[in-house]
Amino acid sequence: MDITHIIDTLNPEQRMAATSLDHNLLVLAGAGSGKTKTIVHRTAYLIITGQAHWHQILTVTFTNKAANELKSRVSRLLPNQQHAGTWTGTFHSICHKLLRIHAEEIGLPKNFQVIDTDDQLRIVKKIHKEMHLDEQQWPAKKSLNFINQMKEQGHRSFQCQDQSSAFYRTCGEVYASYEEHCSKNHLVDFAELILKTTEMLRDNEDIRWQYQTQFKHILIDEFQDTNKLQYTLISLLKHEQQRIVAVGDDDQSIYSWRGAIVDHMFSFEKDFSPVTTIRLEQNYRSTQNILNAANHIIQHNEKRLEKKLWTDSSSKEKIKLYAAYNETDEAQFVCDQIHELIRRGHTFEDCAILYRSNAQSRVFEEKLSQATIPYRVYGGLRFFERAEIKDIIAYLRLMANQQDNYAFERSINQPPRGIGRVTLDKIKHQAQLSAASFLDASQQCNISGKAAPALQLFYQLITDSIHQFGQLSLLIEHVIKETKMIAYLQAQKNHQTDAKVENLKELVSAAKHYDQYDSIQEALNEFLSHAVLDQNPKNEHAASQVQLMTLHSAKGLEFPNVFLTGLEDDLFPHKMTHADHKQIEEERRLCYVGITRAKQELYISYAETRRLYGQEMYQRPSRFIRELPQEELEYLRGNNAYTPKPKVKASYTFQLGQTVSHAKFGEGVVLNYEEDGDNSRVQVRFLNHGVKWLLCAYAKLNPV
DNA sequence: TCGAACGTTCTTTTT
DNA sequence: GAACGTTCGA
Repeated sequence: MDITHIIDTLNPEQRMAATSLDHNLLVLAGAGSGKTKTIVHRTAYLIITGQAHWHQILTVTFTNKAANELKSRVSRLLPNQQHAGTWTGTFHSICHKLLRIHAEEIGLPKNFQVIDTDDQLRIVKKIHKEMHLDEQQWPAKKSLNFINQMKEQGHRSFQCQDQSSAFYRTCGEVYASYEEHCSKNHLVDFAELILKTTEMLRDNEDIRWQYQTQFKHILIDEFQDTNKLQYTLISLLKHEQQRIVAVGDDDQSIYSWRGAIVDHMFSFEKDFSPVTTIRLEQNYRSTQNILNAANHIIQHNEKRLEKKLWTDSSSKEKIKLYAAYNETDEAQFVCDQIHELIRRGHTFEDCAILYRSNAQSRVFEEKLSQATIPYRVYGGLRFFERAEIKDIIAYLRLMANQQDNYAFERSINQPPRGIGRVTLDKIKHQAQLSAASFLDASQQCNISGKAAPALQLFYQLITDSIHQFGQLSLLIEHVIKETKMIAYLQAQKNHQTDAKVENLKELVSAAKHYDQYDSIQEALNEFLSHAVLDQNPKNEHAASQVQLMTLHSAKGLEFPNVFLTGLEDDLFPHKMTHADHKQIEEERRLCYVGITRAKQELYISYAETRRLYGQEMYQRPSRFIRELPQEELEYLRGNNAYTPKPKVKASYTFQLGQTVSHAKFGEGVVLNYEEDGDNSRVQVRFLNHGVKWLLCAYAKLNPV
């Protein structure tokens, strides 16, 4: 058996992580240190040496993208191996799989449906209404956050009811009611997938034993991102005969806001002892300049497991820093640079535009279209989150699970078919009386007028069509046709109409991946779960496109050329994080993640003014810019043609974006300048006195 | 019953 | 700016 190709390409530390079977392993893997490669090669090593079969290796990742990447790289490494039955996926998808297998044993309806955050919020809103809570004073989001946080810590509602404060008491009540709603409607939310699985393993010795012994090897990617519940889950699967490898990087911990606990990297050594710790510090991704910048910036954080990345590769291009006049100018700059990169032989997909928040993508999209640069936006409103898609999905959900009153409510009159509030109230009332689902109740009560035939057609559509079609895509086409959804969308004549109709077509073609299932019921369940758990449709057309995404979704990816945009105070670091030192550190790690995505060239930009949420903002450059090593930077402002406004005249020696101090107003940043002889004015944003125009002749500004 | 028109609010990140 | 909720008129 030849395993040289599996271990020879690894450095000593990677090799140890890939082949060591003595203890559990904690792998501290810096950015670009070959973390994925190590996991892939360990998997291949285990298989090829006969240490484990496919189904005996559990690999947990944080995104579906990462899971798919792992799967395809393993099969590339082991081209002749059948790898059916692998357990590679996100915590959520693995738990979903386990729950589907064991649903009946733990009293979960077999056809349970997974719901997303949006569906969750609808349920909570309804509960708030029932409880007569004032949405103004007590937003549903607040309760929802509470519920999800409790679940992520493993708490059920009965564990948070006898709290002293009114706030907790009410939250506990909402939580309890929420649990009831979910179980009545056979719905399971994201956190619930993991909580239920954890409880199942905790309470069922047989099942626990089965998986403890089945999973001889457990690999956990992005370990710094595990929350308490996920950590508990892994602990429950722990068994002496098995080896667990936790791979992570504390410097890339960017999800504490959703309950991730970095300290799990410390407790792992105790809880899973004996543990061997391996550090991967050699970076294979970036040039020296980029790495210097990354190391430099992350050192501003106090709390970290010291780790220093180094590289063999030499320094190349300096990091380009562009001070844009506004967000349009910034986007224009990015487009121009992309054209330049293309001219130098790069492809579009070599380029990534990263930003802090999704709202920033719009301007880039506009400019990229104008510049006829193909692009793809990740994140934002995902495919399966779009309203028209969710509308159709609601019909399918109701077909799969007739208990789902939320799906009923969404689909019953969307598109409108003349069934309004009065009818709906009747149905709800009847449902209450006979303890039936809305769908059943709709058949029990007396409906008159034009609502009656419409309701009958709706009922038939839901109950009959599933038996008429053998293939899921045909079923969905049928639903789209019967509901006249396309005509409805076209009647609205939005600028989005065409896109929405396209999306419906894409929905059908996404469903084709499930056409081979023997039973349509099963295909439907799988499809619906997939739609929620992996919001991207399986159809990926692989055209060469510039990639647009948030910094968060860029984690784990790499690109030859990276544009790190919008480095302005309040935007990045985000204003919500200013008050809290810990959160600023997390923003800094986010910045670190962004920088380390770049292999060859890194462009950093900020805008002096920015229109965001319909408002003009004047922010100073992000503190992260000041934290960069100045010797690695090349300032593009001043000798380029992007700035529509005149530059600050040399005699006053101020540059836009420069920090200056004023005798009365203190420190500020130069935002703008107007040349007008003796009346030349300079616009400065002061730290404590807002934005002011000052006459240069009198202002006596000093550079800082 | 439905959609147009208006006012309001909230702006982060993802499974 | 957009998404949401509310109100009002057809």
